[in-house]
Parts: sequence; C-alpha cells; structure tokens
Amino acid sequence: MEYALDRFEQQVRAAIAATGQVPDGLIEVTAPKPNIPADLAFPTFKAAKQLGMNPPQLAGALAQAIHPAADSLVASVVAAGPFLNFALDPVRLSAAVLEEVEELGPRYGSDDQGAGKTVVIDYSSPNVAKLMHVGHIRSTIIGQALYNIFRFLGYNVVGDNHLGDWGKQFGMNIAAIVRWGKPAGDGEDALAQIDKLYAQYARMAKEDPALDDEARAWSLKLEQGDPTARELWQWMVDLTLTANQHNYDRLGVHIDHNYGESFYEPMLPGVIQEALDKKVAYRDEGGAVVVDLGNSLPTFLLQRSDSGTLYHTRDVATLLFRLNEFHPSQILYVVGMPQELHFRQLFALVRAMGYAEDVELEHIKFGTIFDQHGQPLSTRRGNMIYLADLLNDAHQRARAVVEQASPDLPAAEKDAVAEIVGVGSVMYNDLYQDPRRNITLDWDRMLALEGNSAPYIQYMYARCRSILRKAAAEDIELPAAALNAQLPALLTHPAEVALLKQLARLPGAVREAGARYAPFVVADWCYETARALSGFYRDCSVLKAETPALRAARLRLVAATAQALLNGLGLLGLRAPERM
RNA sequence: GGCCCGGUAGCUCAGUGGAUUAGAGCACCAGUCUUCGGAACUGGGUGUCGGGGGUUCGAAUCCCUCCCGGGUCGCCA
Repeated sequence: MEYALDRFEQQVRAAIAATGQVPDGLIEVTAPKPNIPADLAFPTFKAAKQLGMNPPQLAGALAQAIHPAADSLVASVVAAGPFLNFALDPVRLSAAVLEEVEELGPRYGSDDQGAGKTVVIDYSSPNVAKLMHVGHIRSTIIGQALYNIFRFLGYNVVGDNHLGDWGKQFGMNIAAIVRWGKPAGDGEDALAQIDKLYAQYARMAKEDPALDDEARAWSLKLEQGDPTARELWQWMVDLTLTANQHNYDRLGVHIDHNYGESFYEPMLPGVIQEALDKKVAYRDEGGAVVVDLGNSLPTFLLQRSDSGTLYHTRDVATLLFRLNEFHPSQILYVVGMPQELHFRQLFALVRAMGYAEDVELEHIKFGTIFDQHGQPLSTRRGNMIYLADLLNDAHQRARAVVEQASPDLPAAEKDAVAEIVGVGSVMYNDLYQDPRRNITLDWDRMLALEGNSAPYIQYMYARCRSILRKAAAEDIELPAAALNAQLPALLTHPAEVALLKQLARLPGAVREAGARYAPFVVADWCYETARALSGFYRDCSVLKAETPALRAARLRLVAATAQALLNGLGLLGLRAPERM
C-alpha cells in the first residue's frame, strides 16, 4: 500500500535522481530530528565523497537544480550545510491524510505487504491445572499485539497456544485427586484448589517415597491411556481452558489453536528416529539420544536414558507439524529469555534435519519479572501475583478515578470504563517498551493512570469523541461538497500541521513494528499522537473556530485523529471508551 | 569458564552511525484554574550515554577490551 509519506519519499528520491548529479545507489534519505524544520533530509556526505566534492557544495548544487513539480507533496528544498532538506506541503498533505483516513477508516494504517504469506505465532502457553500469573502476561499480551500487527500488515496469521498439558506433574495431580477427591466447582477457584492439593502432595511425597511411586504410576497410566487417568486429565484441561478464557476475554486475546504438548505425543518416536537416521543425533552408552550439531552449541537430548522424551523432542515435533500444516514464511515464539539457548538449539537442529530452509524462525524473547526485593516470582516463595488478581486490582483503581472524575456516569458505564482503562493500563505497561529488559515489579507503575500510559491515550480519544458528539448535537449543517474539498487548505496552524503529520506516520509505525517484532513502536506512535492532539486542543478551538469552514475542517481533523488512535490502540489489544 | 541479554537524568524507559541544545514519563518546584472534559497543559535538567582504547570529517550508536547486573550451559519445562 502507498500512503502520503510514501509518495513524499518517492518524490524526494525522484527529484534528486532527476538532477543526474547523484547515482541511484547513493541516494539515502533520513528523517531529520524534530528540531530541524524539515520532513526528510538527504545527508550528502557519502555521495560527496564518491563524487570528490565537499558535502555543502553538493547540497548547494542540488538545491539549485531541484524544482519540485507543481502538484508535488514537496513544498521546498533547501541546503543546510551538508544536508539537503525537504519540507512537506502542509495543504497537500492534509488533503491526502484526511482522505486516506476517511476512506480506509478502521483499516487506516494497514498494508498488503504480507499478502499470500503466513506467520505462525506461539504465545501465551500457560500450564494446565495452574492459575495464570504475571509470568504469563508478557507472552500473552506481546504475542497478541504481534498477532494483530501482522494481520494488519496483510499476513495470514495463525496463533497457537502451546499449552503445557503433559509431563510428570500430572501424575502427581491425578494421584492427589484420587487420594483426596476432586475439587468442586469450576473456574479459577477449582484451579486454585488443584494447585493446593498438588503442593500438599509434593510436600508429603518428600517424606514418604510411596507417594512418589504412586504419582509415577499415575503418570505412566496416563501415557498408556488408562481411562481414569485420562478422564481426570481431560477434566483438568477443560477446566483450565474455561478459566483462562475469562482472562483472555479481558485482555482482548483470541488464539486460534490450543494444540497442547500432548497433541504431539504420537509424533515423538518418529522425530527421534529421523534425527538418528539423519545422523544429527546418536545414542550414547546410557541409551540417551544426544544431539551434537558439531558447531559451538552445547549438546542436548532428544530422549532420556529411561526412554522418556523431553521438551526439545516435543518442540521439534511441534515445529515440523506447523511447517507441514500451515506452510508459514515465519514462525514466532513469544517466550521468555531463559529459553534463548533452547530455541537456538531447536532452530539449528531443525535446519540440520533439512527443514525450514526458507522459513524465518524467531524467538521473541522477553525479560523476567522480579519482585521489589529482586527475587523471581514463584508460588513456592509466596510472592506470586496472579493475573486475575492483578486485573481486578487495576479495575478497582480505575473505578475509583472514574468515580471521582465522572460521578454523573451511570454505574454500569463506570464499571465498563474502569475495565477498559484499568486493564488497558496493565497491558500498556508491558507494551510501551522493548521487552528484553527484566522488570522489577512496581505496582504503581504497572497501574499508572497518567503520563505515558493507556489512560492518557484513551482520555485523548474520549476528548475527540466529546467534541464530535457536541458538534453533532448542535446540528450544524455540513458544508457543500465543493467547499468540503477546500477545507484541508484551512488547516495551516502549526498545531494542526503537527497533528496531521503525526497521523500520516501510522502506516510507517505499523510496518516498523512488524519488521522489528516490536509492538512498542505502535505504542509510541499512540502516545505521540495523543500529545500532538493535546497541543492542537490547547491552541485550536474546534467548536468556537473563527469561521464555519474552519470549524468544519477541524472537525474532520478531530474525527480522523479519533479513528487513527482507535486503530493504533486496537493493534495493541486496547479499547477506548467514548467517555471516561 | 563458554554463550545470550541488559547498563542512557534520582527512578522507569526511547533514541543504535550524522546538523555546536541526547529526548519522554514518574518524582520534585512554580504556573494555567468563569476549560470544545484538569486522567490535561506550560515552564524549570551541572546526564562521566558503565570504564578505557580504536575506526571516522563525525560515535550513545560501529570494532576491540574490561567492569557491573540478569540468564543459561544433557536426562524439568
């Protein structure tokens, strides 16, 4: 897709090329810093060196030689020392941007670069029979944002929740339930009870080896398809999926598939055999299957000496299944940093087996969350924070602010706003920065309602909507079509121009977010847009504009801003209230 | 010890080669205060861009080296 700023850049490049003074390969344009009064710059250093000139000389010569076409988006070209600066024509820009937003609406900012390509995203991936906690929030939220962004870029996106639904801990779960009874009820309460039983069983098993044997026996029975074991296991899976869905609904998460680890169980012997056949693995004296790729990566196992399988075995099977089932051009794993080595080994092994040659395999890694004392969060330490509790707390805090700021809203709307704003603040906290850093838990920052936060952006959206509501209520007649076409020319105030330029940047931000696997690029755009709106709001009254035409022009700008903000927030999985 | 991340303002973070002022938020101080909704706006910064070398006309950004924090290195996931 081609947006206004794309055309602007093309025109700039074409104008430079048309002088015949600079070879194509040396034309590199960059966005100047905000304090420079230009919209695109050509730094002439490299080109000048090649041509044997000094940079200011070349810039000056080019400025003389370039004459933008009359209908171009390029308004002016000036040499500033070694730089050749190009400025946008604000009137043509505003006409183009308003048209694009109005025409595309909720699709403004989308692209077709991914047409015909599929990307598989592995995210969230909580464990069955456990409550979701803050440790899952990062993968879930970042993964969903990437899902939304890639879909907006035109890709066919497949989201897969790689559930931890297999392994020997289920032997203990089942043994505990058989011994003490199935927890009543459903949802998170039942999950919490299972968790307690599990912890109790684990404690007692340390003292009494018989309990350990019992758990192992159930684990084996489960693998062999014993009806009782199978039934209890299925019950736990269903219970978990139902309980998690409530969290997902609150977070705006929609995952296409729930293939858990158990799904791949039947494929594991084939994977091990194939690795052996292809000589990327060998069986050692103890009977374990060892992968040695002969490069700098540490060796690892595909099969234990007791013939059991491992995480790696299942992940190889999973990857091969995804290649075969979805034919993706990319597979993204949104998984924590500690598994960095695991994925490097996995990708290297799969490639050594001759698969995924043209497929991009990416581990989107994120840092660990620590508590205030620098300790990792864990149930055992007793410092765990559960996702539902975190969201509830965020809701409560936002509710208190709504109560104070908008006491006249109906109670139901207050609740709805508190949910949108509270949950949004938690999500935004995880999306506004590069995910690689470790996070030290700070409750106040996580639930921040001001500054660079979701509520700030949502508030600016609500202000736009408020203006538009008032305008509609005042029933001002719309300008005639002929006049409407001339309106963009009226938007020449610096605050108006700054806002329009910011709106024009959304498509580029979305592309960059996809290319870098970085939702924070979109978050940053949202924040900058909200700030640009603030400046406009301060300097340019809409409803009290000097003339009806200017008022109409500004209304179009406000409507376009609201739409673009909604699109940006939507990519992050955030909603925006009409009032708050 | 090997490998992987990170180190930018008191705190949390953007910026990853170019324009004699390295940007935001939080916190703090002072203003806006009959407002198109104050969850807002304006002003206020003596920052060794972890240290030291190097490449370059130019380095937070690229290369080397060292320091600090976190992670990880075959029978858990």
